[in-house]
Amino acid sequence: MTPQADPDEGVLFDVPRTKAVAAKSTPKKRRPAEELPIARVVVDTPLPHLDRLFDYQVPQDMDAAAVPGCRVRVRFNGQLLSGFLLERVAESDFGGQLAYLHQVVSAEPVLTSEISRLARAVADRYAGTLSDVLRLAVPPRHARVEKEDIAPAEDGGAEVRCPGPGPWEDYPAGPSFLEALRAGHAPRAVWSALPGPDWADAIAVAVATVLSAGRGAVVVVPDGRDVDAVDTALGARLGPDRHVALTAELGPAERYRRWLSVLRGRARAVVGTRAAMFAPVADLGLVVLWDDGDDVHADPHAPYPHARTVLSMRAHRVGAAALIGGFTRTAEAARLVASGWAHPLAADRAAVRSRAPVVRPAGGDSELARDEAARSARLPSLALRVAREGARSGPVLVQVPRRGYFASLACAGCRASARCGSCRGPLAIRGAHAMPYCRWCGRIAGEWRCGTCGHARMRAGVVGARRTAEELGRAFPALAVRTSGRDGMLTKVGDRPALIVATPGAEPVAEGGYAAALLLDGWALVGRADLRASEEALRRWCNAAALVRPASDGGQVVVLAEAALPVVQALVRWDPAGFAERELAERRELGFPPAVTMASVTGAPAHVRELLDGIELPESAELLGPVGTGDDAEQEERALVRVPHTATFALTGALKAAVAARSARKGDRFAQVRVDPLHVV
DNA sequence: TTCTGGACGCCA
DNA sequence: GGCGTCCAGAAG
Repeated sequence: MTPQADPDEGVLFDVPRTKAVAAKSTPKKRRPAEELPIARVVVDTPLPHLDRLFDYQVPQDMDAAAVPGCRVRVRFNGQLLSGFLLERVAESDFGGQLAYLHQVVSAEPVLTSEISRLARAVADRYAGTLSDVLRLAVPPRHARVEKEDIAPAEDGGAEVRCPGPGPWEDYPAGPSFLEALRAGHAPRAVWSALPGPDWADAIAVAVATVLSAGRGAVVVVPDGRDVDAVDTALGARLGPDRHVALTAELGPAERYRRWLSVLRGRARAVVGTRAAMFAPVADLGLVVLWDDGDDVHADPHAPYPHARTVLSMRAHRVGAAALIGGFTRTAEAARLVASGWAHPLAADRAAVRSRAPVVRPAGGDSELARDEAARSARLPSLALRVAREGARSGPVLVQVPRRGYFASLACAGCRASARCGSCRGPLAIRGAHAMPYCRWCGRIAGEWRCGTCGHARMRAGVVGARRTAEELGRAFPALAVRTSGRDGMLTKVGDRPALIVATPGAEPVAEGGYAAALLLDGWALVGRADLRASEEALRRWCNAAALVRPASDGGQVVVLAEAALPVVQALVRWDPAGFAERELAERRELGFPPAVTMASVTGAPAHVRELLDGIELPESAELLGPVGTGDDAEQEERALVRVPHTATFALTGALKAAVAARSARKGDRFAQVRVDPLHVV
């Protein structure tokens, strides 16, 4: 204890620091609580080497409020920091002088022991810190809301009745999955949802079944529109007051209000976006993850936990059931099936055929090039025909891969991508009459000539929704054209003929289903330099195609991509599970995730090397790189480490130790570690 | 982030 | 020997 100690800490000192302080402070003698006087606190600091519990004394006057899980403020190295009190104990094994808690912020036990242990496990799994995970798991406090009483349920909290199988009747294993839920078991399934709008109700039925067995449920979906869909379905199956929807857009007060209603046991079911994976549902019986291939399920903040991983860890730890579903299947989900962790839950072929639209590939580049008439709209004749037919009976969806008014440019002669004359960066065009410019150095490309073939003309490559809408407006002058993208999203459209141009994930639902869908620029989606390019293309295509009427009602889909590609075949046959197995097999051969656990170390070359030197890698680890990431401006390098799954925690432990050793010294920017990086190429 | 203590270097 | 600077390590 220094002679400058704070009066909070009960130390008497004879020389006041300043007159002002002397006048204000009447240092009161504090006494520790009689029972369990030691509080073990996780302090909110981003420093990895401080990722452990610190002991404080509980002063007598905070004894009642200082309950496990409550928020506290503590003096830590001279600063006042927030933290959570994890437990009260009789003695500390710390040798030095303990400080007192500075304040118990409130007695609300916001960090339950289940969530605190889960957060610890997640931090370890991702080589991150507990306090980083807790920042995601526990929402910021809203004092006024916390003081409100929770209204009792309208129906007095009556039991939830066990529903019938509903949409699960279409799946041979569906009823037995529900029966296992009803019996309080913990079945785990990877679910291939039938195309169409029933998926949300299927989730609601599973949740209602678990609630009827007296346990709770957590449902995580990619975005607010999906939250609304499931929320509506849950309302229909559970009645009022049994569930809440948690999304980031609610605003802090309402968000905290709903979250508290979960913590306090008023709501037993939660649907939300990724942060809802930590919702403090008591006696959890089921976790559900919808469309697990969507990138938004990976949290963008350190340590970047992924909802699939967190929810499966959570289900495993508490003996809850798990339902991981979507219109497609990720390689990761395929691995959960292959390893025996989960069972596949799919409809038979006949049911798939009766629900899916007819899907036909149109050409790819060769047909596109020949199809002189359609070139202006970048549409081969099959696509034009299908769109015209479809537009006679209802809305037609047009999916374009990138957002905004934007096009990449390629040589009109040889299709090589158009490059900047001074820095070789990719050229793009933005705005209707703008000049092509370089996406790296920003120079306007005036006199351009192809570096490969000498051709002088460029053609537009992948373009965004608005430009496509303009082109289509010309091709279909009689039709209303609407767009839906991140900026200005449509939730649903009616059944009148119209062209709906949307980017992936922003496709509105059509009343009665779309008559047809065109999936544009497929060649560009599939050609991306990314390990998951094909899987991601199929996911986007299937998510759009699932909004189209069944074949029996005339639903048609045209995908502009090379018919021979396996990913296109998987769409045509509607066989995402088969495709996922194939992907997984391929990744096994390549030694890429999810067949192995991978971690990346990214940063300035010297930093990357320094960190790598400090890691005591497990024997089975393999180091790849470091190599430049292609971001020449940043001079950035990346190394990858891969290990078999059995060595995952050995790897993350070693990474954490190395990062902690560094952080003890350097406050400076340092190499960034990421476990399960989303894109490894 | 902030603080402290120990190591080391420079000068008298 | 004494003083000042720098850096590693700790943080209850």
